[in-house]
Amino acid sequence: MGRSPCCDESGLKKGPWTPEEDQKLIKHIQKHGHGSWRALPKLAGLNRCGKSCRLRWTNYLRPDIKRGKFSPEEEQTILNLHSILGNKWSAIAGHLPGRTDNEIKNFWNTHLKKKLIQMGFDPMTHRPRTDVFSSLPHLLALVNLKELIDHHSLEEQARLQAEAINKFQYLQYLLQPPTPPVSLTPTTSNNVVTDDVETMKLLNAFASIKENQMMTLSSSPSPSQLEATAHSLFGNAPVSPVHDSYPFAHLPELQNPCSFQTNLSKDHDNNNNNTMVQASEFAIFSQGENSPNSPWLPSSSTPSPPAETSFTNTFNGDGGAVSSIWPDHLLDDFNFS
DNA sequence: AATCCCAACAACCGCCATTCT
DNA sequence: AAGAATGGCGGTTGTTGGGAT
Repeated sequence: MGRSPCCDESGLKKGPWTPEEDQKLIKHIQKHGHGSWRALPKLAGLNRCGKSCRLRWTNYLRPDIKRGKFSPEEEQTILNLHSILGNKWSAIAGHLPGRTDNEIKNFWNTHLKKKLIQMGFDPMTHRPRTDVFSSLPHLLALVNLKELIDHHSLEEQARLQAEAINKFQYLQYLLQPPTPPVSLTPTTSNNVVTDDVETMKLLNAFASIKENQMMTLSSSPSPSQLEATAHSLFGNAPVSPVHDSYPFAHLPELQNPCSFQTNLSKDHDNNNNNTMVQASEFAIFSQGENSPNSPWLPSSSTPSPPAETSFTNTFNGDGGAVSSIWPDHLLDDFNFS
């Protein structure tokens, strides 16, 4: 089953359509319908391939096409549908009478995508950008530093570090929404279910890393060390739930994170008179039919830390945990396990 | 006035699924 | 059943026009 040869035929015109060509196409279709697109150009007296005619008709000449600026309502609809459907332009177009998939795709790429980025949202996940996974190689490097220094030559250290970072980049790739290459099925507990052997190996490695890290950090780092680590991992970005400024935070899909569970716990930091809040037991899950597009939906009970809050983090083998340091006076309203 | 840059969008390309023979 | 034809889809490129320098 080969590719359609229609556009490879030589001598056929390409590029922008002239008004004369448009008129020929319109008149022919009004009179005879389009029938077979392959046969149409000859019948209509056009030196174009059938595919080019079809695209011109469906994207531009069709009488029911609505042109002009997208209304705020249409913009909202596109944002909402994209957060659920992803780049399914034809499916999105099905909900916007008179708009074509091509038009919506162009509008997304030239307007909406930039708008979301400027507002600090990932245009693919529709979540605030935290870059947690992009920080993992750095985290791994920190975790393994002590062991490497203790047991290996400089050359060996470099080789092992590179190998470890490659593994994490692969893990990052595997877990990247919205089109993960492996099936991570939704869970209701803190287990990760996957058929992919390589993924399981990496997740097990993840678990052991967490243990190592806890040992590394058990000597109670100073606030300045903590802050430096947090800054290196997260910059100034808050790890927050659905943000108030998100343009479609009202979506029911984002209000009902069915596969996400969070336990809150806290530890007092006597050195800094702050409290470390840990949100743990969140599960890795895919965007199955009943799941929204974004895999890191928080529980509605997860408090959103103030923007100026600094972060450290821990990960466990069940998917992870995020800790943040809060001033005590902001914690009165929350329940902890 | 000429040139450059960039945003917008029309059109093309390649792949895939479905239908036809 | 198998291969070819066709239509549909999403990603990408090319063209154009307007603003900045």
